[in-house]
Amino acid sequence: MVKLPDAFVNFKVVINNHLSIELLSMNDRISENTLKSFRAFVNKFILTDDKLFDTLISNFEYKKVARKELLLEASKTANKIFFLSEGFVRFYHTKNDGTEVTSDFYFAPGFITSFTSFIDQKPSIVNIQAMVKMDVLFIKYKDLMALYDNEHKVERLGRLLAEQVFITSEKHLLSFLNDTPQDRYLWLMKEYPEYVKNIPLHYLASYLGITAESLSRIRNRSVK
Amino acid sequence: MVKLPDAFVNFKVVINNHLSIELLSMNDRISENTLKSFRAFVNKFILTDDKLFDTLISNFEYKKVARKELLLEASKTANKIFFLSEGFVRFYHTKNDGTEVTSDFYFAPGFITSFTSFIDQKPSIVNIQAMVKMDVLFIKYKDLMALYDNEHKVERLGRLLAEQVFITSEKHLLSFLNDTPQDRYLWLMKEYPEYVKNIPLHYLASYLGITAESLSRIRNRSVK
DNA sequence: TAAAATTCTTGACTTAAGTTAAGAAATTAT
DNA sequence: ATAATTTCTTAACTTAAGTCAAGAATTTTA
Repeated sequence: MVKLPDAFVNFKVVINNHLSIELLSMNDRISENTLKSFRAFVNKFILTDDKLFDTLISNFEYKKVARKELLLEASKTANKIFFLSEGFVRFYHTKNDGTEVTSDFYFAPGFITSFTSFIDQKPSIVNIQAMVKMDVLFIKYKDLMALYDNEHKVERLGRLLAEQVFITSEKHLLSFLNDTPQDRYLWLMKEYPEYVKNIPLHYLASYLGITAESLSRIRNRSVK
Repeated sequence: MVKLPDAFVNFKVVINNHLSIELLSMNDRISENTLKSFRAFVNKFILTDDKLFDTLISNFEYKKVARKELLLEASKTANKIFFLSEGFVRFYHTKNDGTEVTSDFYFAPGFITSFTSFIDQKPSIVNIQAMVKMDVLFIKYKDLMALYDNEHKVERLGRLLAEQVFITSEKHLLSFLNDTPQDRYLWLMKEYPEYVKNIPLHYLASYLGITAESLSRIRNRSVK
């Protein structure tokens, strides 16, 4: 196994010199798959020619993340947006009474951060935790703002991503207004069976807004 | 009282010919206050010179809306974004079991539509109902898309608004994960006392995710 | 202003989820 | 491989909210 640095700081330069993605992946610093996944994801929202894609990717850095590692810690301001090409993350925070609440899961591929913290550049309520070992790309706040200023298409990407993040949030919200905890669990099972299997029940429970004991009972009720 | 047409279709032309806001308001077609409120609101997000503001406003139309009138009907695709300079609206939909759920309230000033319908141009789940008589401005989907293409700053406005709408939605969502219905009611009372007074209890109840009977009891518990 | 419609409250009872506690099962770390 | 930790289940009991129903209060409308 090749030992890798936490972040490959020369990444920007390499891309700007138009060395190929293939060369980068040969260096084993960032996988070809990660870059392909990134480009494919971005291209779902905006059309990028090679020049724009180079400009975009050259603002990203690369990082290896261990299972359970925090991508963002509560009380710190989110100054990065991460791109997940694989794996998934958990959002959680601590309530006044000390109990921990899992508020969200985000699955690859996608851009993730605490948008509420990132957008207004104020301390985050939530922690973001890697649920599995993963490689991520990330861009810093000030670099993204500069891209927004200089590249209309990247601003569009930002708009489209914000819109989609909103739609996801609204769906989650509506599940609380429309469905019982039991309904929400059954829906989750049907929609994301692979994940439900791999997520500890007490995380799922608090995501559904109930206790682990209640979810355990719901699960047993459903079996019969 | 002056009789007004439902929508003043010549509005675009007047603005494009650089006739003044004052003239418009003298015609009693759209109030000076509405336009001022619109410009002030937009300027919280982007800096508009007169040229850009004219371009922007010339794409909007004006409409008088009666209390209880629907700005958007469920099953139809939202093809407009409205600007509310006054008043507030209610979002509601009907569940499979026939019960009506109030999912949201939006208060002026602000841009409102069913973003989930508008963004992906698919049929809306929700109805949007005016809670009071009001004047609104609105822009059509295709006109906004054209503005996004031609005016980077308007695209930025779109991004910033989508971001803020997301933040609002996330707050609402977190209130379900963090707080009891009673907590949520007390918070609402503290934050928006004026509105709580004017919104029928059964609307508030379903917004909080509980029945009207439960909210009535919560309210009486709180008094003691 | 009187009738109609809507909004709000209260009571009796049911139900689903919370709480506390204990221990079993499974996974992770040494 | 074993100990430590985490995850999951079950039981007994409590509590908050749901349901159904009836009627009072308020607002709207004709």
